[in-house]
Amino acid sequence: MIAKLQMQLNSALYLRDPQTSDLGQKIVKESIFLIDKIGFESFTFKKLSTQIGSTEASIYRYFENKHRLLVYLISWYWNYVEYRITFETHNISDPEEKLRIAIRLITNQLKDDDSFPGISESVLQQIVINESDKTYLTKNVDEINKEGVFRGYKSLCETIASYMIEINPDFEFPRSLTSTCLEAAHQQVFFAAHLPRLSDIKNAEDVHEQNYQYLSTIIFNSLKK
Amino acid sequence: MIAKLQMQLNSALYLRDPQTSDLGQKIVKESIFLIDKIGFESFTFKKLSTQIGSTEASIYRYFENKHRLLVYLISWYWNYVEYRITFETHNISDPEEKLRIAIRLITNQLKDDDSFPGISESVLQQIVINESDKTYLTKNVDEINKEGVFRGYKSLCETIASYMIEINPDFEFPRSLTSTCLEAAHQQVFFAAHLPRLSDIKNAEDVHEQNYQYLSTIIFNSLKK
DNA sequence: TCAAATATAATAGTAAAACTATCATAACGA
DNA sequence: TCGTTATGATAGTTTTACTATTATATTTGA
Repeated sequence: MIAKLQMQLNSALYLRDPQTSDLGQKIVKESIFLIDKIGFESFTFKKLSTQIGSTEASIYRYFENKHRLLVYLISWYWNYVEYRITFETHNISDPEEKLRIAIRLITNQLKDDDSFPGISESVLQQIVINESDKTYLTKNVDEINKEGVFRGYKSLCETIASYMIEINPDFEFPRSLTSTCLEAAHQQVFFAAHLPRLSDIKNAEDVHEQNYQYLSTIIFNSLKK
Repeated sequence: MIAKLQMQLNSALYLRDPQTSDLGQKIVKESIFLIDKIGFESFTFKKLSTQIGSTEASIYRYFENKHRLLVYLISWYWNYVEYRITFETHNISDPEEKLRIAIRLITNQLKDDDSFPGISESVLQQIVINESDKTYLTKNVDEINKEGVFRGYKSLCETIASYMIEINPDFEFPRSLTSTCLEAAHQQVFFAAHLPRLSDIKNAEDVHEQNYQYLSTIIFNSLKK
């Protein structure tokens, strides 16, 4: 890697930008591991502070509460996915090919690399699978939505939906189909692992490849004229 | 209504069957209103007990904790939907028609009737929209799944998937498509209301009709041979 | 019908969660 | 070096999520 990358995130996502300090980066890095390990419900700032040798009060200076921290992490993830889609579809004009690349990227198993030091992409992806819906399934969704914390997810949805519209301008549900598939992309992995009767994806085989096949099938069939 | 109906639910869903006592029925009835009003996160047995003029300890005799109560309510809902599908598809042999009826029923706005006294179906449906995913998005999902608490949802999924298989035996993803659509059925209503850029469904118009059109489109297109 | 079983209520108590506040000190930047 | 800012240390509050005990009311069944 020649350039170190940094994600540009909406400032409504934090009280203090965690990317600008040592403690902030530690909070983000270790929260990913801790949430993955014990689950979001059991996760507390107290436990996190012990983990990183700091204090609760210090963490509260970065994030209003643990829910906001989760929203930050999930938002980081969707930003990352969109960044990769933009990168991989660069110079490609065929909308079908762009859509295939996007489906590949939203179903792909992430591997850790060092382009974003301090973030374990693979563990973060696990958090997306297990916890991401909790970012918006909350009583104050309208309030935090006004602040723009879901902008990254919406933008990704818009991008993918635009490929669908290019393929078939008459298709009536590009955004719905995109959000349904973005959700299904992690839902099906969850079901395969925990509630296998809700899915045809077999945990024993290559989950991500099957997921790609599944989503491609329903997307391209739905888009047929 | 000639007969009073009672839902037959898995006994793993409760410590003591709430349908067998006055207090139990009050717990179920009032919890629906309270969860809808303040959201599951803010909901506590303390608040519920105040509401119904009882005590925390008494409620704990019916449900291990508030999560189990939520699982009970959501399970009741899916059982109800499957009961209605079974009823409405009775004597119909055409799988396409059965599937259409099922899609209609999972996207339909429920109205309160008195066939199940003490349950407000319409408010319960709101809870499904806002909270149902929290039943399984929990660290102990495998543990509670072993007890069979998700049997109702799986059974519904199986039923609808079987219609798909009848229509096209070669379709590879009947269960996945069903679970994706069952989830999308409430997800899209949520998005229309709170995150409209993630959906093509317009909150100003008939949300349920649009949802039916959307799901029909992707399901029947996916099933085409 | 009376005794026994069972359900509910009343009360109390605990550990942890989810914060908020204050003050001292360390580091950093102009 | 002086002032600002970040962090740490400490303490305190309210609420949540329980558990335990005892008293009283109600049901049931012998």
